[in-house]
Amino acid sequence: MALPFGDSSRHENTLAVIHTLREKGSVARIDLGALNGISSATVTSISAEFLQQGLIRECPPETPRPNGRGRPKTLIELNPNAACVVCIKLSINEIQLVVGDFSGQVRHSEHHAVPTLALSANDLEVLLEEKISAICTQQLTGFQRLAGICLAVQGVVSSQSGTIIWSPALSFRNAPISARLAERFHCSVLLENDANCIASVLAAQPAYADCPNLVVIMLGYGIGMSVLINGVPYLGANGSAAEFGHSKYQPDGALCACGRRGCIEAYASDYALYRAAANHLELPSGDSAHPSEKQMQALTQLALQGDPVAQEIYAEAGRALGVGIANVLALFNPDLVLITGSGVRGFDALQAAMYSTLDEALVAELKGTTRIESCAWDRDMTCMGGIAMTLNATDGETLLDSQTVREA
Amino acid sequence: MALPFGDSSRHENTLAVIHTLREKGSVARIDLGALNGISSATVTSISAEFLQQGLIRECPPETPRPNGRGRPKTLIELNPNAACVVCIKLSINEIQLVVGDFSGQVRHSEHHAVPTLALSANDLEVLLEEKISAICTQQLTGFQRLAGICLAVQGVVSSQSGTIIWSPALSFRNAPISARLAERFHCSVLLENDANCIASVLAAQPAYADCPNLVVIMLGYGIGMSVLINGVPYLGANGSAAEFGHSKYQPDGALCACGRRGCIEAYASDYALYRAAANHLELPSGDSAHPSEKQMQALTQLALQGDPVAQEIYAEAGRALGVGIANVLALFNPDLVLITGSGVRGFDALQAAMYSTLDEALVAELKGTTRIESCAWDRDMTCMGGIAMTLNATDGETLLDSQTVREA
DNA sequence: AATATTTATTTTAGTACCTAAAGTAAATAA
DNA sequence: TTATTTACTTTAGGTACTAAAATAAATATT
Repeated sequence: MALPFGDSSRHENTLAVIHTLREKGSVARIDLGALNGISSATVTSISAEFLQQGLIRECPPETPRPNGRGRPKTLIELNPNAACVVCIKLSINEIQLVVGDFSGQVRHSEHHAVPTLALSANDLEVLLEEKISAICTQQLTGFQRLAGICLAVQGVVSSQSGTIIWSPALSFRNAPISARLAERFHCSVLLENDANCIASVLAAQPAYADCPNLVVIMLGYGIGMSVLINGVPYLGANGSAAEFGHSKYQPDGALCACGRRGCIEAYASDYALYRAAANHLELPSGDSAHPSEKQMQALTQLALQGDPVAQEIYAEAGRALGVGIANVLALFNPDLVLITGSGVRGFDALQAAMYSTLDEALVAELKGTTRIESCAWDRDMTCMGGIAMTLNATDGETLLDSQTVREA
Repeated sequence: MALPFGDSSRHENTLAVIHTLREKGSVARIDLGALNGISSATVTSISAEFLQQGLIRECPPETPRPNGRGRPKTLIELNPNAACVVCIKLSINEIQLVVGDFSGQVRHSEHHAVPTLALSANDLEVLLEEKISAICTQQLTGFQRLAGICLAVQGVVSSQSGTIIWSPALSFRNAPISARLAERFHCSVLLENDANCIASVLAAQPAYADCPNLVVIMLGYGIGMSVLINGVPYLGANGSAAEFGHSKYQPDGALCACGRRGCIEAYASDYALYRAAANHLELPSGDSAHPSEKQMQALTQLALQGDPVAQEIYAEAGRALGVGIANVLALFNPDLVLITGSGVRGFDALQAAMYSTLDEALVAELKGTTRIESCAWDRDMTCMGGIAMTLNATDGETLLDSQTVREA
């Protein structure tokens, strides 16, 4: 008469304790109880199990002792080596591989130049298997298990089916990639949109803790967006929600990389800005369809130094963004819009036009209710987010796994 | 050593059983178990409690018996008189009051012509209290309790704070209405946007059961929208999400009732259609700022009969809607977009332009992934939705109440 | 008509897991 | 050395679940 998995309240409490430990670092049992609304007796029981499974460890007592009387707290923390995840970021002509430990810390990071647009679907699979294999033998010794692999891809992906539907980095479509990797490496494989990864990292920052509904706009070669509703990325019916870059600014306007006209991306992305400037200004040479960071910085400099043509190009980008953000506010009414991505380098040059357009386009009721901020860009953010998401998604498995391992 | 409310799993199961009964009508215990993933032993225990509290009743055995051997099922159903809710729909110059029973059926409905725009906030409160009081004494005898009151308002409301922020039916703003009514009638008061009510009804229909992400667009004097994410209305940071009607079609375009230019509403709402037609066509006379149903029907007829001016007016409305829906698809990527409201009378006249604009504006990936349908309009739908939402919201209280009543 | 079979519901017995309270541990303050 | 304070663990009691057994109520078979 044993019930196979109880009524899940233990399972929930167990996961809650792990999440709290990952978020806070090291916490005493009594505080874990208070933070999660359970009694410290229950925390004792849960943490005893974890200790036996090697998922957590007790911290050595602090010296000097914290002031105050009474028995000092025994802090417990996740055992970073209990599990690890590998996150692969796939972008145009580059892949990045990052290893994160069970506590969420980055342990290893490497970049590889890869002609992604020249790869076939099979090439990509072989390449990823190869790179992940190398990481496994070189970097993953000392970890109890590989909890999961995360693929963070720019473009449209279906997390559910594990299929890359379309990516600007790839010349093929509809590649079911997760299943093959999962089989090869015997672990969960998460396929995520890169903007969702970044949004998850940002949402976890204390400064934005009170913003459950958060929109992150990523400026760069393309324009991406992620919407977090109650802290979780919103994926539409097909996992391709939030195609902000291809919402309309001007019907029949500038040509977009997607083949249609008037998309916001056709005004505010790197390639759009550079295209608009190329005929009028002298800029560093290079591939004008894929402007380099150096080329973009030069263009931004011109605008900030007062060049009227460059200024107008950024102003138009700002207006396009303003209209797009006004639509987002009207539809989502989030607590906070964060603008980030490599394109924030030009934020100062476009923000005046963006804010005034926004102000014009907004209903009075919506004015001032949403914080709109830019946010410094860090190329490692994507993988940090991927690691956090993958750990969260796989904690259940890690738990189950440790239980069966101990039983055997 | 009693724990005050258990670990909520009983509470959850209890609510699940009530919801299933409300949805399905009458169900046997064994099926209630299967539908909710609990054992029939648990259903026995829960239903015994309900019977004692008078919340459900056993149906008389069916005659003739359903074929098949074995002990016949004893169906149980909600006791419709266990509770009731009153839903008030507030629209321009009219209020509707509807009484629904515990099973969700409408028991009574009445309409009153009221000069809503002439009311002060206090007038409105007095009026509502009066009307509800009358309903209570005339219609609510025989019910064990009044579970709640629902106010379904066109416009922007804050459900959380119970405040009407803005409504086209009212000439005042920011009226905290829920608290006063709750105090007066000693029950929960839900304040809801009318589009959310309608979306809830539609989402509950079996035809749309497989569409957890659903967008409902309401055409009428104004244009409203409701977004259901995983079946629940999405409210942004301030509860004023989904201002679809005021997202932009043409920057610097036609003047909108909100005072700005180029909103979709300024092209596709009743007043916009009528305004565009008034100078060119002969139409029934009346208040041209608030065209009547008769006036609108005449205009629609002209377009459908091939009048070129009327056709072009509807085509432009279709294009505006098409652009707006394209944006909604790009941002939300829902499973289904339903177009309803009194304005669907003109759907046939605008749909060709709408679909072709949509097709032009959409990324290839999004084409054909979302069903877009129109849906016949019924003026009672709003209140039916309000009743359903209010019952769902108050089941917990009803439960608690019945427990304490029995204990006493 | 009696018995077997089938299906639904209820009862019983056993388990998981929670909490409050009591007990123990480990520190500081008096 | 003793009292006090705070943290953690153990104990005892309780809720609520499930599987299995028992019971109930029908039809099918002999």
